[in-house]
Amino acid sequence: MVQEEIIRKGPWTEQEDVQLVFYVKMFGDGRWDFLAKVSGLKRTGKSCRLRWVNYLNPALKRGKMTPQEEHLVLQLHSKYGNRWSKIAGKLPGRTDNEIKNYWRTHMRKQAQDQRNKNKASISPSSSFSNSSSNSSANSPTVDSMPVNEQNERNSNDGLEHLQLAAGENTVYDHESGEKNMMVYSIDEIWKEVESSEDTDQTMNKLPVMASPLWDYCPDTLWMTDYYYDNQDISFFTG
DNA sequence: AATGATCTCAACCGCGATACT
DNA sequence: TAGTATCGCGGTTGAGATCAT
Repeated sequence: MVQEEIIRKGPWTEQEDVQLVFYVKMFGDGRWDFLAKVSGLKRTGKSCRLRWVNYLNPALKRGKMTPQEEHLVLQLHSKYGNRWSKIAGKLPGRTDNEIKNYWRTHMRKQAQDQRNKNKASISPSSSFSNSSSNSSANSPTVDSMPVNEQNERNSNDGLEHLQLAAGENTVYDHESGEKNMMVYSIDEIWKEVESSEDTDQTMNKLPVMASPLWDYCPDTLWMTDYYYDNQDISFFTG
């Protein structure tokens, strides 16, 4: 292809965020390539998806991992290895990227410390790769630890156990379709959005976008002055 | 206060899987 | 069935923030 569109990279601007949120609201969070095109954003669909999934999605929980979540991550990593999306699926409001980052910084260090401790107390001659002992949860190896298939087999009760560890109603299982979330579910949010759209929030009336979706994330872009003050909303109305 | 080291996290890349034509 | 487009995942990078000296 000779025609070379200028694809923007790097950090997203507030305007881009607003734009993306709006178009996701309009068309749903799928068909990212389509969204990228119709929105006029000079981003790839992939980039749009990432931005939404990791940052803009109102269902995201922000802030530090709780000790329960931390524990759960540790447990799940010992079970699933680096299958971050799978792990994220058990932690509502957390993204695979977030968990991955978190693991790399906190847990890996922790795991390393744990190993050092073990080394100190156990004879160093024992093979480090021999992790078939039950210690996997306590001393996960550094990145790329293979999935512990044995754990997998014993895992039926494992999940329940982990759910308890994470605290009540904070874990749901995609596979079983079970949802017990403390956070706003995305369905609820979209329901709210839809109902507000049913009234008369059309593209032409965009400045009244202050639906519960926006209220839900008061600390993010939708409450910024930019949104209300900036008159350049031509991208909304065409 | 200046500077270097370390940490954090948003974003990109490559690749495999899946859907569509 | 083959080719192409799109999506989603895991790994990696790099800029900014924070901490230690």
